[in-house]
Amino acid sequence: MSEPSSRPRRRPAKRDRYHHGDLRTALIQTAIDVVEERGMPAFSMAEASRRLGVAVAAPYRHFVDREALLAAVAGRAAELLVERLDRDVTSGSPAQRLAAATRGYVRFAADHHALFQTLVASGLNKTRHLELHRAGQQIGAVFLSPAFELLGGDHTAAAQLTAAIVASAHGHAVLLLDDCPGPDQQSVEAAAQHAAQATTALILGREALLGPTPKAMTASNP
Amino acid sequence: MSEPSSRPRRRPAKRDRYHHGDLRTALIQTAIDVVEERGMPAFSMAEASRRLGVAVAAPYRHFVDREALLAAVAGRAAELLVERLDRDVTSGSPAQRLAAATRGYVRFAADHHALFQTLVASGLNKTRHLELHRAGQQIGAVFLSPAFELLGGDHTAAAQLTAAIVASAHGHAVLLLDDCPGPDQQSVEAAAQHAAQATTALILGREALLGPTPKAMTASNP
DNA sequence: GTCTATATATCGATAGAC
DNA sequence: GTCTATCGATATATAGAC
Repeated sequence: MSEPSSRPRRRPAKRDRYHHGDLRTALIQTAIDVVEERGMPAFSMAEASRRLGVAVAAPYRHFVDREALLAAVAGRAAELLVERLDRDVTSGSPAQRLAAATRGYVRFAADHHALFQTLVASGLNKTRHLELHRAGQQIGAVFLSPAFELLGGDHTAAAQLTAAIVASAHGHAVLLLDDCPGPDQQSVEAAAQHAAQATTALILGREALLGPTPKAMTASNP
Repeated sequence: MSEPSSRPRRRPAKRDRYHHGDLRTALIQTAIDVVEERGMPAFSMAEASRRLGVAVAAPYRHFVDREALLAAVAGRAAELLVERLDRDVTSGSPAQRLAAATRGYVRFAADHHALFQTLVASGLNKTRHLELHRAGQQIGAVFLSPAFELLGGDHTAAAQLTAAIVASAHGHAVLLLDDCPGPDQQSVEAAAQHAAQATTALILGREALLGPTPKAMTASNP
């Protein structure tokens, strides 16, 4: 606070800045890094800029505000999760595929726990950024397809079973992360296995899921 | 910045400040209010002080830092949740009590969603504040007792079933809150009902939970 | 046990030059 | 498309008076 006026440049050895057009992509990746390291609430535009060596104003050319960048991160997380699930759910009986998807879900949450947190617990989703709503549906679809096959084409029952399985898988994942932010490979595998077993149990006991016991429809489903 | 020296007091009509000894309690309640209104990440010591009309330094007499106060909030949340579950799980068959506990769990999450969030997703738990670890066990105990009874005293099986049910209930609760931060009564009841049905399904299909299929122990359990 | 005052830090976001 | 510079808010936490 009183430098006369000489000394035109501040930063040392930074003559080549960031003038290529990939700042947008780089911002998303850097945001992922920051979120993975310090958690989503601690992410800031300022820190992202700092890490990339750009001015704090630069990101605002690509994202209208902090939330927009986080939404992009969540979108990327959804892509990765769906990829992962699709990879894990290639073959086997419908029940086996549902169990495999459950395992994949829990493993993804553990392997990318901050990304996962951004995807599901951003607190600022679904409404403002509909892209995330669609992402949620895509994830559900991975479970829905085998459930549909398992239940011989009953849309309603498949939707109910899917909802229960996804909720269970999600619960296992969240509790795993909540208990230990950095779970070791062994506890991850144990949790994934438990979640898969719960999925199988839900399939076995699926008749309890049918119908919220409304007035009509007393006894007609097999 | 340049008031001469007269005018000894600033704040109008605040002659009686907060000199009773309940600031600690008041802080916890105010923190709950703030968290309920704006979410846990947005909570700050400064705002709590402001709402209580005390200086920003005052809270630090009672809580070493922000995290300590939030931990107290989480502890209170756990108390409330256990009370709620105990109230909901008084009578009925073991299976009915497990379903009732599940419903209570989801309803509590919806009715006190920010408190619930503080309890389970504070991100800074379990390790630094062991009180919260105990709280988690108390919550599990509400489910464990009927499960134990249901399974005729099999500790291991009861623990496995409890874990699956709690995870499922938790997943239903979290997904409900994530989809709609302010869910209406109807969707809360629907979610609670679905969660209870999932619990029943897990009970029905509980044989799938037994044993992570280790080498030994091939076929001996009923 | 609470206050005043302050040090220190960081953030989001914008204006305007280049 | 990026930079410089900055405004305005808000935060945590401490020191020392009362």
